[in-house]
Amino acid sequence: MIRLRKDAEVTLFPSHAQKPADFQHWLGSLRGRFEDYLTKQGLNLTKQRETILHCLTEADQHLTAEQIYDQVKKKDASIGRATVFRTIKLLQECGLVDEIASLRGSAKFELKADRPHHDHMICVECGRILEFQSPMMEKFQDEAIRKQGFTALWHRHEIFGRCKLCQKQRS
Amino acid sequence: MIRLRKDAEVTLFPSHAQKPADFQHWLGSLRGRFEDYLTKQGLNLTKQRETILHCLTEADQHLTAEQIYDQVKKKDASIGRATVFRTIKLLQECGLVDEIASLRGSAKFELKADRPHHDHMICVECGRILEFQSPMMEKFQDEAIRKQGFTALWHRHEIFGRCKLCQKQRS
DNA sequence: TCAATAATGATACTCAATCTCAATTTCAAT
DNA sequence: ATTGAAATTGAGATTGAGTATCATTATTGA
Ligand SMILES: [Mn+2]
Ligand SMILES: [Mn+2]
Ligand SMILES: [Zn+2]
Ligand SMILES: [Zn+2]
Repeated sequence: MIRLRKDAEVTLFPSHAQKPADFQHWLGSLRGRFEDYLTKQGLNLTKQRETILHCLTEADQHLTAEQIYDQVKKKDASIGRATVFRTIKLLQECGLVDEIASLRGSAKFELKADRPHHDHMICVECGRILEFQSPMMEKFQDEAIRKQGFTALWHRHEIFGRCKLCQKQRS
Repeated sequence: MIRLRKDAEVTLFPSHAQKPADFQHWLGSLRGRFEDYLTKQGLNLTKQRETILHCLTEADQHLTAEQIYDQVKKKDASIGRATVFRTIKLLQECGLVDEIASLRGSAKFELKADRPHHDHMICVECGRILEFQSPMMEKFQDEAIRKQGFTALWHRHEIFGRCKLCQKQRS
């Protein structure tokens, strides 16, 4: 028998925007983690890769690769699209970036870094992405995985619908 | 306080294959539901649309649009690809078909019809899709939705990893 | 230094899905 | 049955995100 308090279960994340107080130190530690991963793979932390990571740390929302590319170009116009895609993939591999499926079209990305795991509600009207977290949901998910004898690598739980604001505008 | 039995929580679906005993009657009822929806939209149930629905009822697994198209061509080689895509979309709109994201490449579809809602584990090795259901997971999901003031239209919960069989082959 | 390897950017390409459009079919009202 | 409007179709063009290619440049470590 599992007992649980209903109200302690679900956490909403206020926003994606709040940055660590010591931004420079944070950025440095992320750069270090990226470099460690790259070194382990026999790769180098180039200035292009640094720039792309830097842009992601400055983002205050989930961005498409194209949006990331736009930001990157502001810092260094010579960086190519292919490098942005390649670097996003590397950042995903080393666990610094997560992918969120958008409704259609291009995928969106967010800096995972040290943020706790969470899932997403996606407004089909305005594209706004809301974040939530429910440890109990994860618990039952683990139970399903265990029962199935599956080995989970990652998961996506995305709820599509209309956000509070878009509902108001409708009524 | 919510109380629940741990073992009663997660249901695995044995397979996608079991068909209703009275297949013809079932097919007829689905055709009726499709026709009702189409009529309501001022559209017609054409022989092409019927053929595509028929192929979906015969499928015993999740299929890509291209795979559905291949099946359709066996029944009527004159049917075009565009019509298959268009019809799948109509079937989704009227709730008879669900889309499952595959790892990469094309989406997969399954006949929803009267099957209970369930989510999916997707093997990144062999592409096998396993189905599971957890009412409690849905309950906490609803709680998150309520707290956020969101109106959910649909959701996708997909777990990527390695299935039991592919793990064996590895070891 | 210098050969081996990694990385880059431009661009060509892939592939699923959608769009266009002329031709055909269906519908409903006569 | 006739007929004009609307729906439907299939072929092929187009889109668009993401990837592959490749010649050039940068980095590495012996
Ligand atoms: Mn997020
Ligand atoms: Mn399924
Ligand atoms: Zn919204
Ligand atoms: Zn497998």
